[in-house]
Amino acid sequence: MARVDTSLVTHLPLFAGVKPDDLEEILREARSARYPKNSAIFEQGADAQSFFLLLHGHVRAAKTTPTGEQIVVRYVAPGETFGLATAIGLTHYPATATAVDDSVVLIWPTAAWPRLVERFPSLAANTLQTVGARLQESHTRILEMSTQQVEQRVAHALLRLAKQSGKKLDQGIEIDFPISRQDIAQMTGTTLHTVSRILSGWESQGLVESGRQRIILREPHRIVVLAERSADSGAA
Amino acid sequence: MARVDTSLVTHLPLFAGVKPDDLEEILREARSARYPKNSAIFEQGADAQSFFLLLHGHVRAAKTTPTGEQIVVRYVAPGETFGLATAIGLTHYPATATAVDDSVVLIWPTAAWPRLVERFPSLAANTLQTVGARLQESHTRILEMSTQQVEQRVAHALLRLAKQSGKKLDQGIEIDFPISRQDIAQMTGTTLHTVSRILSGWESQGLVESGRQRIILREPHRIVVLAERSADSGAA
DNA sequence: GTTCCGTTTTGCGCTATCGCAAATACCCGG
DNA sequence: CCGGGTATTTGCGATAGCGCAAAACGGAAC
Repeated sequence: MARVDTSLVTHLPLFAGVKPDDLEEILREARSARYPKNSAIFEQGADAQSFFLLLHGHVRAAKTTPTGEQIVVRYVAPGETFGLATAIGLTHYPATATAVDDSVVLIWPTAAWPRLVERFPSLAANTLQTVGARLQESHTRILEMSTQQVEQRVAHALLRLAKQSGKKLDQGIEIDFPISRQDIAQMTGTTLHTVSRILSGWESQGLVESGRQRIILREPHRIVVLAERSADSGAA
Repeated sequence: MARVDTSLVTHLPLFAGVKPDDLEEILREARSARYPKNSAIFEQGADAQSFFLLLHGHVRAAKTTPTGEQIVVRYVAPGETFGLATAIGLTHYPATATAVDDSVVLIWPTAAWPRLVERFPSLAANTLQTVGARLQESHTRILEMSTQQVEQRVAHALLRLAKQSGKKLDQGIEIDFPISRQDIAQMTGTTLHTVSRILSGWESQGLVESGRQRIILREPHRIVVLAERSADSGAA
């Protein structure tokens, strides 16, 4: 069992209002594990035996239809929880979680949740806030899918990724984990082909620089403009 | 201040695990109010001064874009909470709530929430579950919008409404509150025109019977089939 | 009973985006 | 350094569904 330094996690919103001693007690119930790039953490439909806190790396949560199509529910960044099925009353995972980069997570057994929540009620309150935030994001996404064209949705998606997991470079902001056209398509409700066409267009205008599973926003500000424009032409 | 009979609300999931005496204490902090059909309960962006529990009637929660387009976030049925902005850490309402029928609600001041949660931790846990359930629904909706055609999405939407607020009739299931083509369009990410065409088609096949703000599912089972079919023709 | 207003229906052209297919480019492992 | 496999790009035809417009309809108020 790996030891976890409390100083790494005290400042997370999840543990707001939890006293250091209590935090140590909470962490004692967790173990940590490493998942190499592209490995599965859990599968949609599987028994929810654990819940997770991501320490390093990046995790993709995706939902699959009976016919095999996928959407990306979200990307998990370090410091965020995932696999909270049990907290929201599910016995099985509603999505599949995959490490998109070498990742390190803390793992609590599902059985620990009720006990922890009872002893530390602020855990429930804090989790309620983060789940609420995710709900807002979902609604925003639905709004976008209902009212905007694909190009704007892609712009929004990239800006959100940049905000969440962007690495500042001299030349712009790089999205700090491997992400394919297909992934972006699955975040925005379109096809990889359309995403590819859009990015090609942007690249030729100098808005982005991109390659295999790699995207740098060169002119974030102009992308914001694209994301907000309601609908009109744009070619030079 | 209206008195509220605890027996009306004890069985709600929100109050699971709350003792009768405690429940009375919780209800003492609430007042009740009546909203006539088509009246506003709160507006998107307004200061979140209260949170609500619907006792009778039906409430529509809708989100508006800067450019004025709307989507329906959800319909609230009796027994459900809404306007929980404060619980999820928001200071302003993220959507607009409107009574679509004469409605009666319980209203707590926002300031009561932290106090109640502290005294009755199961409130937070219970709310976490319902918010979690809504998050799942949102994800399902995103999945549908990403992978299904409009006709299937409309079918799903009607089936969900029927399940949540359907009134069983001899001739089928009637959606138990006034709902327009436009509303359905805003639930499914399409236009009222397309919804109208789809319902007309279904009506001529005897699947539904509908009129002004009124829909009866005559053959729910066949609509389920429609909702699930991945993609092919259907005309006789 | 009549009038007025919001809802629904329907026609028709347009286009954003998909779907399929094929060619290229890039990265990793050996 | 080379080969194989995956990711990306791009062309082109097909089409679901939008957008606009106008007509028909249904209810409610007076």
